[in-house]
Amino acid sequence: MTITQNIKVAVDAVVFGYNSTDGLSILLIKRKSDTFHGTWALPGGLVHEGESLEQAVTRELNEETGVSINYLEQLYTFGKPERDPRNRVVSVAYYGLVKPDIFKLKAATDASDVAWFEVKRLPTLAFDHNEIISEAIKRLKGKITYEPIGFELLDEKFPFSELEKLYMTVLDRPLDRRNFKKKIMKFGFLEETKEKQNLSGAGRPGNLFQFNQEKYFQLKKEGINFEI
Amino acid sequence: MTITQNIKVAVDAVVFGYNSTDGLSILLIKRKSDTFHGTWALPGGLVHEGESLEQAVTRELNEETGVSINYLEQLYTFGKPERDPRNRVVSVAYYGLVKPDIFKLKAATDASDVAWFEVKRLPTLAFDHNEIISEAIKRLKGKITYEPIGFELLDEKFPFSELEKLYMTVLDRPLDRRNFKKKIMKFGFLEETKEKQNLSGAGRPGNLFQFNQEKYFQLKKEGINFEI
DNA sequence: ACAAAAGTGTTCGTCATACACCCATGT
DNA sequence: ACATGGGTGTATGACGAACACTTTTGT
Repeated sequence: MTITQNIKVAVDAVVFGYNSTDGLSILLIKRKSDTFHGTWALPGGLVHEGESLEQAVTRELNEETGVSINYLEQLYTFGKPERDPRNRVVSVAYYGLVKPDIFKLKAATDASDVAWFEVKRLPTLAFDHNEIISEAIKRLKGKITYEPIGFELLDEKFPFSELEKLYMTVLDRPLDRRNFKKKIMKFGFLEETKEKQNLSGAGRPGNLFQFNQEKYFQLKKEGINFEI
Repeated sequence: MTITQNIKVAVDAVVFGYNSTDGLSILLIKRKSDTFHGTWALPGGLVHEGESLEQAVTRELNEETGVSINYLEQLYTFGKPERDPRNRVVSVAYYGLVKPDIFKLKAATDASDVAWFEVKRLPTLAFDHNEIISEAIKRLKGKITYEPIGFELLDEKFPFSELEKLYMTVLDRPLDRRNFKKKIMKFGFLEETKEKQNLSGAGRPGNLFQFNQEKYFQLKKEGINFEI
């Protein structure tokens, strides 16, 4: 008995961007095809025959949003039979992080069909995309506490308070400034530069810090264990 | 432009069993079809049109091994274009845990096409199944340290030393008996029964313990955080 | 009596937590 | 001068790590 299976394979991407004024945001597109026409949805689409899943995600992101991703990781595969009303589609979801300069596309491209939405103010999305996003947020929260991926959402160099605010935003709880700094600096992969933040409004400008990835890999090999 | 995609969707299962003499083992089947004929492989197969991914896994496990699973969780989706030499197959891998009484099928069914292999002594498998297994082991190691899923590999009631040995086997490092017990008991979801282990050879028989799942859920809701 | 496994408490060091004042800059 | 955010140290408590002897059973 040969089973003729007719299931489509798609990928979807939950792309996170961050800045300290808008908090954590997600990249969405407005659908043009019949099903869920005009509804906001995650960027994504069917996988092509010859490409890997990762290639499919980056291609779709490029085609649909023009955004190039910085950190990408597989999230979960969603496969309920009825998740797509047209026909059976199994979707492999990924989540990704982009740096602030890419996130700034916020107002740039004509925002009629691609836009960033703050995590706190998401619209109702097509398919099961709201569910996918809530899984992605859960995963990001977890991951950020035991792998230093927070840096992937910040500029090369950033004032320490940015990192702190990022963690508080993502984890959605207050963190003591001094204890947080002590903990992070103790690991040894965050370097203090001699540059200062160029002043934005009031307050004392902070020193800029940068993440040393090589040092982190080295420390990780030696058996560091990062945890917030 | 319509894309006519012809990718198959399969599921594969890494089923773990445990006992203190053989350690951690995985359930494998010997392939009967042409490709990789006679090679050991993970149980699994194509997803049917109307069923969910989880249903597909449990169905395949039932058909191919007769084993009914106790704890099941999605692991990762493997989708490299060349991972199946025949045609493109994207496989959603799951991992599962079974209780010792099911694990005992070891010698039971005529072991010519279904068998348990100790994790330390795995053969070379079909497709990318060795890779899938090594991901599963990595995941199990991680998961067992922050969720009490170890109990899913033990009988309802077990002597404390079994739990201890299980953790040492999975984590592949020694654990101090007293510290481990203190830590586990402090959580409050492990109950000491008044029964004693029925003697197996020499040594003082230990008391039997049982995991109280309801209590665990309750504690989890209150914000416990389990960690070894 | 001996071998094998179970049971049990204390000490020490490290790390998490809580907490408040001064400094540099813009307005 | 004042408002805003940056920078920093100490004291206390909790928890993880290290560690050895006694008890119960089978042989």
